[in-house]
Amino acid sequence: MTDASSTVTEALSEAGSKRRQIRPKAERRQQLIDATIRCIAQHGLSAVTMQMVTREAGLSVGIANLHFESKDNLLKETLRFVAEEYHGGQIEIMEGGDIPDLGERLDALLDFQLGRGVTQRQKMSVWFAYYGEAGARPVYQKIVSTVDRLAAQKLEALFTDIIREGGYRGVDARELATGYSALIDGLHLGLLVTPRELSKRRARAVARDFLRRAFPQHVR
Amino acid sequence: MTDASSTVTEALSEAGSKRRQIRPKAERRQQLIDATIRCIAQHGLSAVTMQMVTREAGLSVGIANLHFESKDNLLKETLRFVAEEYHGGQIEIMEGGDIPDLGERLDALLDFQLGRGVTQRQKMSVWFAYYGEAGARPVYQKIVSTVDRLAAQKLEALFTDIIREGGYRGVDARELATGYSALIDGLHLGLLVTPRELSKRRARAVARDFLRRAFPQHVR
DNA sequence: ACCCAGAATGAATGAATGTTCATTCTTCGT
DNA sequence: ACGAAGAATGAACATTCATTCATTCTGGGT
Repeated sequence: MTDASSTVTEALSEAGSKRRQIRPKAERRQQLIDATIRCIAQHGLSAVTMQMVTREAGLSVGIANLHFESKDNLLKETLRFVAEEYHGGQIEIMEGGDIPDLGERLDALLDFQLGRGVTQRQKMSVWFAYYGEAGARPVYQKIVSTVDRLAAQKLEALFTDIIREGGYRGVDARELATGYSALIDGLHLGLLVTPRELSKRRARAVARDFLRRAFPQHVR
Repeated sequence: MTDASSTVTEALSEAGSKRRQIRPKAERRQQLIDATIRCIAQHGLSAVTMQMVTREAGLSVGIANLHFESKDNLLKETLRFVAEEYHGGQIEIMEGGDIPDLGERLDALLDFQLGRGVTQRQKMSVWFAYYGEAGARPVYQKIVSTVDRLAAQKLEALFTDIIREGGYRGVDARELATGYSALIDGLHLGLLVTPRELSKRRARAVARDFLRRAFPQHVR
């Protein structure tokens, strides 16, 4: 996240400074994407307007069509950003040169997927907002599938290593990876839609339970 | 579903018959809800318009505001219908006076949750379209939570019975029920967003695997 | 000190959409 | 056969929103 720079800009705009600032294209793009994420999380994808996004970003309406060609494109790029951030983070952990121990690597993955603070909730909202439209919009499907497939492969590889190391019998890495991914998605949904029923703590316990049942020697 | 009656009406309208028909309120409501479901599945929630829905239903635009007060209300009632249909079906199976054998009851539940034909895909689309907006719309959250809670209780009760019957040790019915529900939700997501990667057959295998690992004596 | 490429602005535009309601039509009870 | 209750229609209206573009402004290069 471009926290440093965006904070500066927002501080200026929130302070009521009418001073017009010229910034590089890449920075403005990120600023608009960040604003879009906040808007989707707060108002829902179907309620997001260009005026809303640009105001949230502290910029004028025209600028959105300057850096992205259209609203459609802005939404598409926002999805791409969220998808790559989430899956990229997972993949980094799973490849995990930093963490040699496989059990610990599983822990780190779980932490990444179900940890974090308020920020994560925003991302979740965005995530599922697009999922909701994906059935009708092949573009979204393609963006998600692309990163998804890579993450699935890495997870399967990690599970394969763990199965070999633990000498687990009668366990199929691919099937287990599909199940674990689905479980995490489902838990995210629960956290988003019924936060009263499902706490983050319980979600973690459930996911850990799944892993423990599959890899008893690796997960305690 | 009101298949019989709606087929009649659609046949008339599709045949180009301009003949105006007067039908009871309940029937028109259902007709509009069904049309809304098809529209959401095909175009996505954010693209649905009143004109689209009423045309799909073979009716005029004014009628939607006659039977539902507003678009918002129509969408709300559509969600309620889908939620109650889905969860109602599950609950009926889980209470299951028809099926005394607990293992078979699990099978029937799985069949219901991951079976069916094209129709199911439409319902899934609707389901997740609303999930996507739920983060920003408490009304949707409440509708879903209400039915969800009941289904969760029934599932927990079923699992408790199975655990008792099988004498399974170290298994918490509540946690397992949460996990299973999340797994099913996640698999639905996968079927919707990445149908190429996840076939219905594989989804069933994954879910069955989860149950087998928890209740080895009951699931083969 | 000056200039200009191009970044930024926001009022204006036109298209799309939810909602209304005067009017038409159907049905059913009498 | 007739009339009234109310179901159904769809043109019209008001609003909202994405997009455009003439204009203003900024900052780096000379």
